[in-house]
Amino acid sequence: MNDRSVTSGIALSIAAVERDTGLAKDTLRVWERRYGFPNPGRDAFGERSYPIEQVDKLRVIRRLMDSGHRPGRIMSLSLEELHALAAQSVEAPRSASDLRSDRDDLQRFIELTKAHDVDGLRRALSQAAVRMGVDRFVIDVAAPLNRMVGEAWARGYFEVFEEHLYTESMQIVLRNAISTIPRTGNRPRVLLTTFPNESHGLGLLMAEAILSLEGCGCLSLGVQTPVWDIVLAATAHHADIVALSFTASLGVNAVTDGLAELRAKLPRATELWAGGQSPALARRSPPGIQVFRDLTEIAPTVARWRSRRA
Amino acid sequence: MNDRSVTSGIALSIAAVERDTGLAKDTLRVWERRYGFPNPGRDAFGERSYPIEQVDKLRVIRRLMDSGHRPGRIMSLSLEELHALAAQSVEAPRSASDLRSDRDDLQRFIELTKAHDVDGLRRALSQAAVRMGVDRFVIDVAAPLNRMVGEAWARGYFEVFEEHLYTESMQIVLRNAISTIPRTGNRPRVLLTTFPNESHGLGLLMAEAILSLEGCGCLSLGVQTPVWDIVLAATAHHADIVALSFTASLGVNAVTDGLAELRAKLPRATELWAGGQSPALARRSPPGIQVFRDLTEIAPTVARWRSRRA
DNA sequence: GCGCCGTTTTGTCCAAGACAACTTGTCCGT
DNA sequence: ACGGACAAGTTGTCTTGGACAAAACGGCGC
Repeated sequence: MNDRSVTSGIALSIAAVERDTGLAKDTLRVWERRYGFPNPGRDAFGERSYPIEQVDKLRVIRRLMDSGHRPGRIMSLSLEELHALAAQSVEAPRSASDLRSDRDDLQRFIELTKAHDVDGLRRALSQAAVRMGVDRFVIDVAAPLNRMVGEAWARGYFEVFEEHLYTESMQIVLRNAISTIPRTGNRPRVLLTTFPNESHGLGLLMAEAILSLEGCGCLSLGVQTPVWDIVLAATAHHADIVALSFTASLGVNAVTDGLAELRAKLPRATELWAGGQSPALARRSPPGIQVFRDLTEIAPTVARWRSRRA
Repeated sequence: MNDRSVTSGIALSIAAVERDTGLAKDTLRVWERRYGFPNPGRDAFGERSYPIEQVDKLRVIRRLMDSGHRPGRIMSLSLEELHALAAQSVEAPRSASDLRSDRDDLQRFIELTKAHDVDGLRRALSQAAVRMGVDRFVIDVAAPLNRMVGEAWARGYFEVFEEHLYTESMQIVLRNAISTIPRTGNRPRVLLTTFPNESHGLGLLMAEAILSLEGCGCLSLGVQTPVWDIVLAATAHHADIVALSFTASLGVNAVTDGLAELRAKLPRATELWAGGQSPALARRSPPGIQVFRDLTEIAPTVARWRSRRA
C-alpha cells in the first residue's frame, strides 16, 4: 500500500522527496509542469522517480527561497550558479547593532558552532551569562547571535543541523539562567507562547528571562499554541499580559490575522504583547497590541504597566 | 497563497485538518468519497471546511486505527461508540508497568496539571526525581505519565494548552535532571533527534537522560531534523549511534520510509536506534535498525554495544 | 524616497480514476 | 483442528489537468 517510497538510494518517490525537501507533493508536480524542473523519471508503475542529484538541487532551491528568492527565477540555474547566489545573497543589510565592534566577539560563538564543539559553546555561553549578568547576556549576546546564526544559515554557511546545534545549546543556557532567577508569582502575570507554525522558541526564552528578572510571574506554554487555547490558558491563569514571539517563518498575514483574532477573543483587560523578527511587526502596530522591536523595551514597559496599576 | 489554513476557530481547512490529525489530504478526500465521513461544508471559495466536531472525531478515529482498527468498520460509529471502543481497547494490553498500583500515584500529577498548578506540578516532579533517582523517575514516572497525558488528551479530558503546560513542566524537570549528570564524552557517542513533522521532544529527553546515566556521550539536535542533516551531523560528530524518537503523530509510512532512507545513507558502522509510541515500531522491526519498545531496554543494549567493541 | 494599484507569479485546492499492498475470508487437504 | 493456497475486499497513495486567491513585483504619481 505504501513503499513506493522505497528509495533504492539512487532515486526517490515523490513522498520521500516531500519529506527530504519539505516541498509539498502538489508543489513538486506544479513546478515540473511550469518550469520543467524537477524532471523525474518514471518507475515501473509509471510513478515519478526523482534522481538524487535533483533532490539535492531542490534542497538548495528551497534554502534560497527561504532567504527571499522566487522559484521562477532560480529554477533554471545550474547548481554552481545557485551556490554562487547563496553566497552573495545576504551581504547588504547591516543594522546598527551589527556595526558595534563586539560583533567580532560574537563571531567566536559562531566559530565554536561551526567547529561542532558543543561543550565548548555551551561553556562559553554559560560563562558569558554569569560574567555579564542575565539581562546583558540576553540583550547583548543571545539576541544578536540569533540574528547572526539566522543570516549564516541563509547564506548557506551553516547547515540545518549546525543551526540546531546552536539552538539547542542556547536553549539550555537560557533555561539554566531562567531557573536561577527566583520565581515570584508577582504581577503582572505573563503568559508566553507562539502561534501554530511558529516553531522557533528562543525568542520566548529570552523574553521570559527578562520578564522574570523584572519580577513578573511568567508562565510559558512553549511553542505552537492554537489561538483558542491561548485564550483558555490566559483565562485559567488570570494572565495580565499575553506575550507572543515571532520569526520570519510565519507569514505576514498569519501574524496580522492571528493577532487580530486573539485580540478580539481576549478579555479587554488582558494586554497583548508581541515581539520578534517578523516583518509583520515592523509596520504600523495594530490597535490594542503592544509591539516590541527590541528586548530592551520590555523593562520600561513593565514599569509603565505597574505604575498604571498603582 | 497559503493560509487558507488560518481559520476562525469554528471550521478548519483541509490543510489545517491534515496538521491537526496527521491524516493526509488525499486520505481525507477519499474517506469522504467512500464512507461519507468526514462530511465537510464548503466555504465561500467552494473549498472544504471541516467543523471542529468532525476534526475531533477524526482524531479519535486516528487513534483507534493506530491501535489496530480499520477505517471502514469504525467510520460510521458515533462519537460515544468510538469512545467505548477506545476504552475497551486500552483494557487488553496491560503492560507490567501499568499493573502496579502507582498508576494511582501518577494520577496526582494529572490532577495538578488539570488544576493549572504549574509550580506545584514542577515541584512535585522535581521531588519525585530526586527521591527516586533519575533513572527510576524517567522509567516509572515520566514515561507512563506521558502516555496517560496522551490518552487524556485524546479522550478530550485535556485541552491543548493543558497538554502544553504538562509538556513544558516535564521538559524543565528532565532538562534539569540531565544537567546534574556529569558529561563524559565517552563511547558510544549518541546523536539524538526526531524526523521532520515529529515535534514531540519529551521522548528524546527521556532517552538522553538514561543514555547519559549510562555514561554515553550524548548530543541532541532537538526535534525535526531532515534526514540528510542527520547524516551530516552523525558524520561530523563521529556518532556511533543515531537515536530517534517517535510518537503516533508521525504517519506509519513516514516512519518506515524515513528509517529505511536514513539507514541507507548512514555509514554501515553507525547504528540506528528507534524508540517511542509510534505503531510503526510495534510491527516487525526493519533490517539494520534497533527498535526499543521500552526505555528499560536502553541500558542493556548499551552494555551489549560496549562488549561488542571490547 | 514612498505609498498606491494593476499585473504576474505561485502554492494549494479540486475531481475522478487507477492500482499495488495489505486484510480477510473461504476452501481444501492433511 | 491446523495450515497453506487462493480469491475477494479494503485502503492509502499516486496520477492528470484545471482553477483561483494570496503574495510579490513593477510602474506610476507624489
